[in-house]
Amino acid sequence: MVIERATRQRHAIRAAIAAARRPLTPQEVLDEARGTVAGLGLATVYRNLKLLVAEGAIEIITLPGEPTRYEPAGAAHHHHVQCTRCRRVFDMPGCPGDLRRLAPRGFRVEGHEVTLYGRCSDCDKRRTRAAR
Amino acid sequence: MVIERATRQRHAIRAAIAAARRPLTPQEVLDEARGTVAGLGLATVYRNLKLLVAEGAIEIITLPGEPTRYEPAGAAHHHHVQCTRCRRVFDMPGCPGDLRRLAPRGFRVEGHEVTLYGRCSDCDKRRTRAAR
DNA sequence: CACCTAATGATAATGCGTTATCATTATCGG
DNA sequence: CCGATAATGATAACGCATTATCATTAGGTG
Repeated sequence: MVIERATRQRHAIRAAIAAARRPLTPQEVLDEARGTVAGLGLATVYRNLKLLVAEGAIEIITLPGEPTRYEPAGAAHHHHVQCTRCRRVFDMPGCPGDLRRLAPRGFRVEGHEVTLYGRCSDCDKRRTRAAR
Repeated sequence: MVIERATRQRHAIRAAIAAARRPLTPQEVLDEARGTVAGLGLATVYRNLKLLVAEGAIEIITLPGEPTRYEPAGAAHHHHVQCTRCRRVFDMPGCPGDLRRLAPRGFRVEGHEVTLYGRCSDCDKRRTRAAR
C-alpha cells in the first residue's frame, strides 16, 4: 500500500525550499517551483508544505504582519532579518543571547524571537521606495 | 464646526487603553470598555482605535500570528513578552541593544523587534495547559 | 431648547491566507 | 501493461480581522 507517492510537483516544491537561501512564502514557493513544473497549482503547494512540516523536513517562520514562510529544518538556532522594501526575509546567523534577564518578574521564559528590519544589500543600492 | 465630539464611548476606549498595563487587542478593548459603556459596539472600537493612532495617542503592536494590539504612545523604547498559555502580551522594560552587529553583510539595519515567550506569573502558578 | 450632523451599533461586506471539494491525472505495485 | 487510488489543479468555501453601510442616537452650538 502506497502512503506517499513521488510526484514531480512534490520534488519541485522540496527542491525550491532547499535551494532558497531564505524562508519562502507559499506564493514564493509556487513561483520558484513553477520553473520546474509549469502547471503547478497553489493548492498543491499548500498540501505539500503541510506534509513537509508534519514529517519535520521544514519549519514554519512567522513574522509580525507577514504570511507564513517555510525553511529547511535542522539549521542551528538563528533569527531573521526582513527588508522593508522588497519584503524578503533572510536568515541571520547569530543571536543576542541571554535575553532571560529582560523578562518581567515572575515570567518564565521559554523562548524568544529577534528580528531586524532594514534594507537588504540589493535594495540599499537602489535607494528607491518600497514597491509593495 | 465640530470636528471631533467627546462621546462616552470614545472616553471609555481611551481610558481602557490608558489603564491597561499591557497592549490590548480590539476585542480586549471592547471587553474592558463595556464595563463603562454597556452597549458598546466593536465597530466603534475599531473606528476610535484608528482615530487614536492617527492623532498619535496610541501605537500599534504586532506580534507574529497575533491580531493587532494597541498601547499608549510615548513610552520609552521597549519590547514585549507573550504568555504561551493565556496569550496576553506584556511590556518588557529593557532591550538587548547592539543588534546591528548580527545583521548579514550589506544589510542596513533600521530597526528591530525582540519578543520573549513563556508563562506569565499568573499562568505559571496554575501549571495548566494552553487553553486555545 | 432645537437643529445639524458626527458618532454609534448592528450587520453586511471585504481582503487575504488557507483549506475543502471534486473531477481528472498519473504513480506504482502486481 | 493494468488497475486501484494517491495526487493534482481549478475553484469554491472558510476563518478571521477589519472596514463599509445605513438607519438611529446624541453631542454641542446658536
